[in-house]
Amino acid sequence: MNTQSIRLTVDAAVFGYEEGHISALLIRRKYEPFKGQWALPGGFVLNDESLEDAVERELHEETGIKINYLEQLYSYGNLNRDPRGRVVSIAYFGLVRPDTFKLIASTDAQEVAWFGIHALPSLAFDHKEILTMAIDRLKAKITYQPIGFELLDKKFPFSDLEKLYSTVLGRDIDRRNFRKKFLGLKVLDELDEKISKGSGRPANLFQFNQKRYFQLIKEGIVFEI
Amino acid sequence: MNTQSIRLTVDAAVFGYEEGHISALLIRRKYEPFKGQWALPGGFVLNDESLEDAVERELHEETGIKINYLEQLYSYGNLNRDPRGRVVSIAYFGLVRPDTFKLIASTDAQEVAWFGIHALPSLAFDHKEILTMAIDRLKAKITYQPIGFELLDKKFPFSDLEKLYSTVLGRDIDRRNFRKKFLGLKVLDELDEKISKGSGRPANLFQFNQKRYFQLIKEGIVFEI
DNA sequence: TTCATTATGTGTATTATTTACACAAAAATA
DNA sequence: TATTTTTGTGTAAATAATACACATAATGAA
Repeated sequence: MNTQSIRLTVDAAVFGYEEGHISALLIRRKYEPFKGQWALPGGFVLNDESLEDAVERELHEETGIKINYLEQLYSYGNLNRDPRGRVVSIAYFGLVRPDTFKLIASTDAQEVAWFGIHALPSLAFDHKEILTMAIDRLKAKITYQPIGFELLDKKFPFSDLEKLYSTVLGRDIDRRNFRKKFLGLKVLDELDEKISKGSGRPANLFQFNQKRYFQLIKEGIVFEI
Repeated sequence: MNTQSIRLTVDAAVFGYEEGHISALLIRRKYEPFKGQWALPGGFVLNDESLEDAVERELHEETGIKINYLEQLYSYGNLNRDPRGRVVSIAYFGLVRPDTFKLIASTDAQEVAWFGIHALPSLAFDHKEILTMAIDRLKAKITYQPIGFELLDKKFPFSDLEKLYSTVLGRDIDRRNFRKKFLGLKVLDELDEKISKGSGRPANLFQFNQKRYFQLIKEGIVFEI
């Protein structure tokens, strides 16, 4: 019965946000197959590590990043998705603040870089499909879970939050209504700090209050933008 | 590099609906480990079959069922989830009309049965966790995708639909508002047929119009109950 | 046959939510 | 000090969600 010879990998679709652009973290493969092509960070799962550990390890090895938001995305098992044979991949979805890490290509990666999601290179394996699914997940999830804060500084002006949402959702947002709605969720603390970038009126800084968010969830209140 | 010895299984959390009750399809294991215990149908993926094929094959082998709604649920990779060693399982979520199949236990199953989701036996492996996640998926998904029709007869009185929703969601539903809302979605065809079960006014039969549903989705109209 | 019972089918008024929309305030810059 | 830029704020109108009751068409019992 035990002639199974399927190998298992993990791949990570990691997104970052900066100045009105969502980027995906990609590596250029050092080895065959698809040597020299861009791909998602990832690799074979070791026998004695959990799937999450595997993703985090591969991400750190290949890109230098340590991620703090990671969730499972989907598993890909098409028969011919990998020229080396039968390889099933469990893909993860991650978020990170790009400015908090210096990218360092190593092990299987000969290069690492952020690519705007509207300017992606062609990708190895079925990674295009994975990335597309991850982008859909980001768009959908940001409306019903407070994952956007993983992409912003800890303290941020309200306009950053608004710009993030309009970037991810790909449409304009009514500034007044958005603010009203978000503040109505009661998960933001307004700080006694102001920030002034260039011209214009200085903005108040806000901070996501996770404790309060969990409390509201427990009370059955739903987060929805 | 290739000392990987992880094996891959698929498991299926399949639900059926009858007379105000949601049931899950379980098998009693014929072999070790967990011999004699109830578990989700499933088993090892063969080298030359896709993940979906594997689930459908295992389901048919062990229970006699051929499923028509199946989607991936989640992948489970905890180090100690299987006493045989490192086994990662990709779980699927399925829906079926219980009355359209006769259950036939075979291969790894010594018995097959439907269990009401509020009267589940203890389960092998981490199948309790998988089933819990699947129930959550069912509850969530029925509100934003028309999967409920997979559980009803092709032609059904409106009261069946209403009862299904109140069963799955676990709360009362206002009959008039529910009907108004659902008919407003324009995905039901009202037939020129009536059905009379026992006493009471005979009900008109309805039918889900999938073509129309896809058309509305394409137009960007959202299904939401 | 008629009276009681059971389930279906329907509309409106009230409340809550969403949307559309414009100008003053605080700073930088010319 | 006048202009430009960005932040901060309220209200009215439209839409959606909720609460709620009685007539209709059948069965079954008296």
